Amino acid sequence: MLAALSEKHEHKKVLPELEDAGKGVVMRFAPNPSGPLHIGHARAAALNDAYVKMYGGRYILRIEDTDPKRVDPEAYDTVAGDIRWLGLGITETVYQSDRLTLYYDLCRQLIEKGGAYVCTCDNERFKELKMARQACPCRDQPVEQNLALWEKMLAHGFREGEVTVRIKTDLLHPDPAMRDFPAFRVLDSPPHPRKPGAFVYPLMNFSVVADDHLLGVTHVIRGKDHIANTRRQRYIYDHFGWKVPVYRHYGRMGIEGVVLSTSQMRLGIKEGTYSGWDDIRLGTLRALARRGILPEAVKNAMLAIGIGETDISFSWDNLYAENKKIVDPVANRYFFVPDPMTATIHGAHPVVSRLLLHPADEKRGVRTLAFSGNVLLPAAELADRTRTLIRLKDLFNVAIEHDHGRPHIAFAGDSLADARAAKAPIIQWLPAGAEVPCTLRTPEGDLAGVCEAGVQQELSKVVQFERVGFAKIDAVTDDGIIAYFTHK
RNA sequence: GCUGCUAUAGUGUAGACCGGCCAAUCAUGCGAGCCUCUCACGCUCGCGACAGGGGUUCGAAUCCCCUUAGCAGCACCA
Repeated sequence: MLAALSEKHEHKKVLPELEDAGKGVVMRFAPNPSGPLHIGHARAAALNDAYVKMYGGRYILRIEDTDPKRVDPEAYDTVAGDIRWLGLGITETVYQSDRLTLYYDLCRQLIEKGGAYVCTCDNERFKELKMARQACPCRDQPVEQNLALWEKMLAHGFREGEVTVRIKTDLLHPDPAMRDFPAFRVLDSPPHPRKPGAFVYPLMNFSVVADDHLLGVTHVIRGKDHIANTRRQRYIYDHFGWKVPVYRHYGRMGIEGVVLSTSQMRLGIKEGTYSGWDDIRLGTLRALARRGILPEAVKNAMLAIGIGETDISFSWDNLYAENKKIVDPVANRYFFVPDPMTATIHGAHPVVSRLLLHPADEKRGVRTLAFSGNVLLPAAELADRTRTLIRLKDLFNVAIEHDHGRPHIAFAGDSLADARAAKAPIIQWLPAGAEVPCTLRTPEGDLAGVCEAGVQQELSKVVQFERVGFAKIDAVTDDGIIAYFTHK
């Protein structure tokens, strides 16, 4: 019986098996340090993480910083922080910028094998030849000449744009993107933040293959925008005679109503449209964190999506549901009164109300609200003139009469049963004078209100404002509390 | 345009490789009710899909073809 019950809650989505994973796997998460991680990154990170946990093995964090133009020096720390927050089972970290000489050595080997050549053609000229499926003059240079040119390249004998190392592929390949794609280039500026002296850089397809092989990566899960790269990379594997990892390419994930492009976010922050990388209108992990979304929820949501090749649209509802499962049992409950109006309750005696911090766990204790005549109520609750009876939660019932504009509110008994029988709404309230100003920030704008003083003890935690929704307490100051709306 | 991939309810997902057990799974969402001093949680019931058209077959969500739609790539980015 108990087993049957718990089974029902363990409908854990199981990821499909990977080939050749029986003896464990080596996988990697390979972000480019250009800005903070967002939901899109979380999918790759969570999927790879889950497979490593499933089969056992190593999980490599590889910082792909081989394009100094796309490296934001601050992002090294940002990315590290985001990964810490996500709680990935990273076993080792490598920086590609530390491995340049490794790539140089492999490049020389590849040239010696005749698998690559140093091309000094004009870019436009090469492109024309490529589209016409024709070899450029450099392609047939003898190995010795290629090696000499490569040495010259490493000795800074070429300026930016004058030279590129190309992988020999198939000039007749129907996809022009496959034909003799580039592997190394010279960049004179900007200087690399971590390796200021560097000027010969590998392109992604080369460094990725080199590292996947060198680090022993067995399985690669990445977005299908890399399908063409996988095909290109296969040429390099073939030239070296290396074993190709198992690849899985998941579909594109569209995300409603959120900016994910790093450059757009950066621009928006610079122009003041967004307050920072954790502006709640952005899809960064830090924005989610600020709103009270927990990393486990993000990971669970990503695993539920899985590795399907179909393009999908990410739904916030599904993420919120995952988050609520985690947050509901732990979040303390408090009253938040939006748009408060003061009301005098006629005919009521002072009384102290004790409310549970959590309805399912009495041991967590109570909060006390001392009523002594005046309360603060959500103005919206009094707007409906047909409403004659309301129960103030854990206090008593009140009768409302709308005489001339201002409602007249009077004590109407303690009986909860009466309130239920009359289908009276049970609403949140605060004793006048005991309130703390509280601004609830939502993606749609700020909601001004007041909340219990106890909320001041919940800094950086997620609480539930009863009948309003979950919120992360972002700041507690003398001026009041700032909370971010998480979800209902 | 060229090269390739994909198509199950509002959203996500299982089933597809090995056709029948699928009048199609689970979650989420929505609706109704129960429970409950929250519009939360929990429980019950309900709504809702095999993109379209051909073909193969006794039988197709599952295999084949076409159409349509979406996506990716076609960078000296990752």
